[in-house]
Formats: sequence, structure tokens, C-alpha cells
Amino acid sequence: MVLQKRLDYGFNGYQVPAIPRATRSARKRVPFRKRVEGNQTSAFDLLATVAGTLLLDKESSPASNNSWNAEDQSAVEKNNVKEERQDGDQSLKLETCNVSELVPQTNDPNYSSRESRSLQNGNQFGVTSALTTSECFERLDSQKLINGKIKNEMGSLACKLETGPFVSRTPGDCVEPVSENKVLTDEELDRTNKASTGEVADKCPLEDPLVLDGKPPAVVSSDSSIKAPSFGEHDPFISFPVQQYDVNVVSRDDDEKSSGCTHPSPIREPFRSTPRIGDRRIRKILASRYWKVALRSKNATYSNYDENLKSGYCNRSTYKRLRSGRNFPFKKRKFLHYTSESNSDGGTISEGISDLPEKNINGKASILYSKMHGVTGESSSLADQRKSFNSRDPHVKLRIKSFRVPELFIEIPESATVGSLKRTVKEAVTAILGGGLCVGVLLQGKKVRDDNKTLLQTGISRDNQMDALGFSLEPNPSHASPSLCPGGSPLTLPHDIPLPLARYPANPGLVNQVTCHPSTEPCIPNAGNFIESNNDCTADMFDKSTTESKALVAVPAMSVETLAAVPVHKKSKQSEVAQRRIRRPFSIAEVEALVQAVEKLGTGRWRDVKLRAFDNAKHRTYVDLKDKWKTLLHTARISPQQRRGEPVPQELLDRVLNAHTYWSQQQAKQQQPPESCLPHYNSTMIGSGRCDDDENILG
DNA sequence: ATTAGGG
DNA sequence: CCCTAAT
Repeated sequence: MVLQKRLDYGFNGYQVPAIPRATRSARKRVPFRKRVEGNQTSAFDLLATVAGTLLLDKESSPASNNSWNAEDQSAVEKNNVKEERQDGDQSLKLETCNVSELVPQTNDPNYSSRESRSLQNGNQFGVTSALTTSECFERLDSQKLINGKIKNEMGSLACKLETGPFVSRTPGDCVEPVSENKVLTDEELDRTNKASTGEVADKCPLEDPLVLDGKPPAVVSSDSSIKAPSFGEHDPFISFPVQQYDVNVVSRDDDEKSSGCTHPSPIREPFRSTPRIGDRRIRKILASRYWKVALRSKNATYSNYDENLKSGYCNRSTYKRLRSGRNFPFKKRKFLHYTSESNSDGGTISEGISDLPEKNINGKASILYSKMHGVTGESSSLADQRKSFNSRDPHVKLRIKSFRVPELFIEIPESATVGSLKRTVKEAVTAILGGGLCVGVLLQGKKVRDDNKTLLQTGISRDNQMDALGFSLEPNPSHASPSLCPGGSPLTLPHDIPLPLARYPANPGLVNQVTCHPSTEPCIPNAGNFIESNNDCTADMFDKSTTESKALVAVPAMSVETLAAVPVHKKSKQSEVAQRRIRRPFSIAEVEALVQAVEKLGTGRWRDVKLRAFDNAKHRTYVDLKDKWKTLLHTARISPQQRRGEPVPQELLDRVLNAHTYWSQQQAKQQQPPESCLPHYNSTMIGSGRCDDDENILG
């Protein structure tokens, strides 16, 4: 009775019917189908597509989790690592990792179906479900130049892979590694490695590499505990920076099983060592910033694009999953590994980019991958695109031959097995790809910052521009503090000039941009709907990251320790390490909306408040609103001098105070329903003296 | 999934 | 904002 009435009547006496849960659930949304025509794909779409491709790649196979362990005999992978003694720990510095060629195709309404067809019909492309990172030894020099830092002490890893023709594979298939491809035998690997070694030696005369080929690797249990002794008299730790690291992720999981006969993974022995027995901490440092190497769950992966996707599409259905996974903190803890059966929403085809990974899992491949094949000598060219020759085809087809992953450090004891090393690198890269990945688009060396521009507008769709188009993987700015972001990562081109790109008006054809224009300011919420103010679009983040990354240069030694503190290899399982959400101070308008909603609904009904006033602000959870109210209350109670941040109008603070006292009394009244019908209202309130529920309070 | 409160 | 206990 009383309770029910409390729910139905608002602070101001307005009737505020409780919203039925079934219908008011923020997550119940009508599916939205994105439709764009022609070259209307915005740069953002492109980014999302690429990112989705990467993610998809990573998740496309259930076995891919351990894929890095699986290169062994048949897997096409080789790692040449140059070691350098250094304080006991092995420091791998992966300046670049090239991700295998992928072929994102944007803006195709019939996308999924087309790709499926393609898969069925021919083997032109294959979904390898493998993240193939491939070397480019030849790029070393240029890479160094790009980075502006020559590292003589750096060894080089040459991992040239010849994987042969494309392999076709159905998305759902379990990784049957490159059956049709040329499978490198141990011998072949060995030979190749040696060749590479020689090459390396030539380029790095300072080093005196030893090849450890043939040494039986230590057996490592699944929990990564070391069961085998370290190599002879050598120090347990070695430090070997890797300039180039070629990794081929194959969806196999036989690393551990075949531990005893792990193929030789050439590691050049250090010429100097420092005795030290330490824990098996693995330190990985990404040059541009210190990544939390701990793997983020795949859901976290989505989360990273949450904001972007949302801002890009403002499409509820498109990211409803994301939303529930990211904006509602309680879900962050529940990340689970996806299985191939994962089919959370079984959405229709061509939903949106955010659905790509899922689609693939569902067997509806949306993106094709092709095996990387000896793409070398492309110093700074991050991608190679082809455009459909059919001029009538409004779709831009890109083929990204390789991706560069930001430089990263890895520290691992020399007693660790090659398998664990691979695992470690895998985790590091996976963390990057799955965690704070950002994709940048470069056109003629310049960053395309405006995500809202279409490919056409940008010029990406033009033939003459295809050569100048590049992609870069960048750390997600929200994943690390700028101070930890030293020198330009290999991803960032040296001449990263801020482009004064004019913001093009949102393309009318893009539904998503209507409500999502970055300049959209939260209008004064008339209790109806509160326009979201999710302005942190990717473009801005990009600017920030690239700008900041240029400021700093060296990797502070201390941060190594910092990073090491992160439980890296704890169990490559659910190291989801949910990152803290970015701070988003409430705007005055939001406060206004909050106050107004609380006045009507009262405290304690945060979900309704959320739905009422912040339903469109997906980054505001009811917990956020509750917290904000809490702080507002606190702010209202302290002296104005003590307040910080954007000053909240006193008027609003007063209302906060009033509403709080009012609803507190209401709450108290319900404690003792009986004779507590005393009209003791706050003096500032104007209400009838009735103890009923329809009191009127001054707004 | 929500709410309430501490951190 | 995060985390948790309690609903």
C-alpha cells in the first residue's frame, strides 16, 4: 500500500508509474540493421571493421587460445630470438609483430552472405582462424629508422614464413592447421632459422649469437611451473630483446602435449650473463605504454570497442551486448570464455561491426583472412590494399597484409621453455589485441582522425590513394596512463601531424550519426529522455594517444617493475583485469537530469532514475547515478570553498538537499506506518500537510 | 538484477 | 568509480 504508493508518486506529486521491468529493461531493444550504401562507410566503420577483424581472428577458433603454443612441427611458425643477458631476466622486445593479412570489407549489405558463399565456393581466401603474425626481417632497418632509434644491441628475429597458397577453412572448423599449406618440418624450420640467424648475425655484428637449436626444451606443465633445469651452467635468466618477432598463430593446441619434442625454436644464446635466480615473472613492456599483459577476456575485448561502437552507431541493438557487458560493472566479473557454440543473440546477419566476431563464431564469416605470405620490404607500409576493379562496386576492398603491433618487452627466465615463451608472447599480443586495441588509419602518412568521414570523403576509396592507406594498431588511450607512454611506437608514423580536418556533416545516410554527433550536448533533460553525452569518440582518443606518445621517449626502468607486478601468466585463463572505466564527470545538465529524476522518483530507485533520465546515456549506470547522488549530497553539504571540479549551481545543490531530506523522511515514515502521519516536512518544501503520498514539493 | 554503502 | 554484501 504505502510502499506501492511511494513508488507511484513522485517528489513533486507527479504520478510516476513504475516502469514494468519487462518493458523497461534497458537491454530489451529492437534489433537494428545497419544499412549503408556505396562509399558511405565512414572512417570509423573502417576502423571498427579492422578491429573486428582482428578480434574475430583471435576468437574464431576455440583452440586459438593456445594457438601460440601450437606452432610446433606443422605449424608455420618460427621464432628467432636474440638473447642478451641482462639482469637475469629475459627481456624480449617485440618491436613489431605483423599480423597476417586480412581482408576487411566494409560496407557491404550482403556482406556475410557473400563471404559465406565465397567460403563455400572457392578457396580463394581462407578463414584461418589464426592470427598470423609474420616477420619482415627486411623491415628491420627501416623500422628502426621509423622509430628513430637504432638499437645496435637489439637482436633481430627473422621469421620468414612461406605458407603457400591460401587456405580455405570454414569458420567453425577446428583448426586443422594449414593442411593444404606447406608445412614446415622441423628440418625445414631449422634450416630456415639458421639462414635467418646468419642474416641476423650480419646485421648485428655486436652480437655473438648461439643457436640453441636442438636443445630439448624443458617440459613445462600447464601451470607454467618449470620442471626442467635451466640450460647447463648458463644463468637462469637471459635477456633477449627481439627486434623482429614473427609469430604465427595457428589454431592448434598441441604445444603442451608434444612438449617433449618441441621443435627447435632458435634462440640465440647470450654472450654474457648475470647470475640470478628469480621468479618466473615475465615482464612485458610495450614501448608505447605498459600494457597490462594479463589477458583480457574476450568480452573485455568487446568492451573496448564499446564506447567507440556506441559513439559510432548509437545503435542500441548493436551494442546492447556490449552495454550489458561493460556499462554494468557487475557483469565484468562474469566474463567467460567463449566457445564455438557461443551464440549470444544469434542476431541477423549484417548487424553491425560489433557483431562480427560473433558472426564468425556462428559460422557466418564476415571477414576473410588469408595467409600471410612473405610480405617484406614494406618499410612503413602497414597495409596494402586493393580496390575492386569494378568501378561500379561501391565497396572498398582492402587487403591488409600485415599489422604492426607496438613494441613490447618481455622478460622471462632463461629456464623457461620455448613453449612458455611462445605462450608469453601470445599473451602479450593477445592482451594487446584483445585489450586496448585501437586501430588507426593512415592516409599518405597522415592519420585520419575524423572517424565520421566516409571513405569517399577521405579519399580512401580512390584508387590512387590505396597505396597510401595504412593501418596501425595502437594502444587504447584508456588503457594506460600517458606517462607510461614512451616514444612513438612503431605504429605511429614519425610525421604524425595533427590534421586540421574539418568535420564533415554527418552523412544523412548514416543513421547512427544522427544522435551521436560528438558535439551533441546533453540537452536539459525534461525528465523525458536524456540525450547521451558520449562524446569520447575514437577520434579524440586517437589524437590524445598519438600526441602523448610522442612526448616521452625512454622506458623508465621503474615501470618495468610496475608491470612485473601484474600477474601475467597466472593462467592465461580469465585474466580479464577489467580496466577501470574512464572517468566522466557529470555535466551540469546531467546533474540537472539526475536531480530532477530523483525528485520525482526518490532515492533508492536508481534503476528507474537511470531509465528515466539516463536511458540513453549508456555509460551511466544506475550505480553511477547513485554514486553521483551521493557525491552531490556531499558537495551540497560542504562549503562552496571545499568544492572542486565543475561548480554545481547552488540551486541544484539545494534541490539535492531538499530532495534528500524529503525522501529520507518518506523512507523513515514507512518504517513506522502507524501513527507517524505527522506533517513534518522540510521547511523549504511546500507540501500539503497530508501524510499521504501526493505531497507536493517545490521543484 | 538492484540496492546500499564502504573504499 | 570500484567492489561487495544483501536483497
